Amino acid sequence: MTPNQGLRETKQRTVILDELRRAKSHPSADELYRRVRRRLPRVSLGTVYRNLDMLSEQGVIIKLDLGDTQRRFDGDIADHHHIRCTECGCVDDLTGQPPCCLEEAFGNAHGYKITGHRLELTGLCPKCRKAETKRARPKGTRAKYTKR
Amino acid sequence: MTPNQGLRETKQRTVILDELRRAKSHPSADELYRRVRRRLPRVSLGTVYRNLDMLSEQGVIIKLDLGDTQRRFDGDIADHHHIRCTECGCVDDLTGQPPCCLEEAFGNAHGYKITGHRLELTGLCPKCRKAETKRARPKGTRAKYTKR
DNA sequence: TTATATAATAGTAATAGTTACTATTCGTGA
DNA sequence: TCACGAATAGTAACTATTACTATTATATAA
Repeated sequence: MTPNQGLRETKQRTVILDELRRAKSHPSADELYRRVRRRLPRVSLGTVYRNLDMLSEQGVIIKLDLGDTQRRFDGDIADHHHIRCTECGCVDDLTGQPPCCLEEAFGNAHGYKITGHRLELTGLCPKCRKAETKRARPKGTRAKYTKR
Repeated sequence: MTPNQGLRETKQRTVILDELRRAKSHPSADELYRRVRRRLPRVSLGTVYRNLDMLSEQGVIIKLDLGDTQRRFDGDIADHHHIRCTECGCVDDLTGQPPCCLEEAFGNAHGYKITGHRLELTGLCPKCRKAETKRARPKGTRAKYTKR
């Protein structure tokens, strides 16, 4: 049997991990695929997906399930949270102190054994904030499908 | 022009909203589709999706983007959070007090205009907790792809 | 070093969830 | 009741992801 849980060191895996770690944008698999392809033109998208899966399984990277249609990945596994722009979808790290003891705050909720948490803020990024000129929905017209 | 932002009151929309509100399970579109079909056998899945979109757009319901492959919906729009079982995927409400002022805690993060937040705990639900017998991964073998 | 076993790969096909399209139906205000 | 057009059923298309398969290449042992 091989060491590293049977994980071999391949050029593809090395480059994928390296590109993810140097990316600041919490890239999706496809974005990362395009970056990796600049260094390994014959790499396959499936390889990127498979390695991202394996690496996050090992705890070497983090799979982000933010509200977007496509999943994102983070090479930084230090405990931190994210803020996502609802307009353009970009994601940034939140560097401020994480709200203390989130998990404990809810106690032993409903008999669950709590193993983790995910906190995400949403908002408008600086760029989209400037472009914010439209938007001003009419209120008070929710007669039939009310908020109960 | 019609009131309610041009929204008409159809049997389909009424039943969809009603079934969502009486469901406790934060159903996916497909689960809700099956429930609705018991009352409206000829309803279309597309109709369910379209109405869930429109209703969440109006703020009448909430679209949940939890980490699963499929999106879930919540008929309860009161401010609350969720806990999801990493084993079976079920979702429950967290009834405890929400951690105070999450959004303020991060200040004006990176020039973002904060508009909302999402907090989700993950864990093992009571059922899966009992069935928890396996699982005990080997540690200390992360030589090549380290956590940095 | 060379041989061997098998993990990983490239390329492609398949899947799942969701969205888009279109002719038809039906709710609404006049 | 009428006419307009929003909403629907049914279906096709789309997108992100996963699965499949023959081939390649990495790590261990001879």
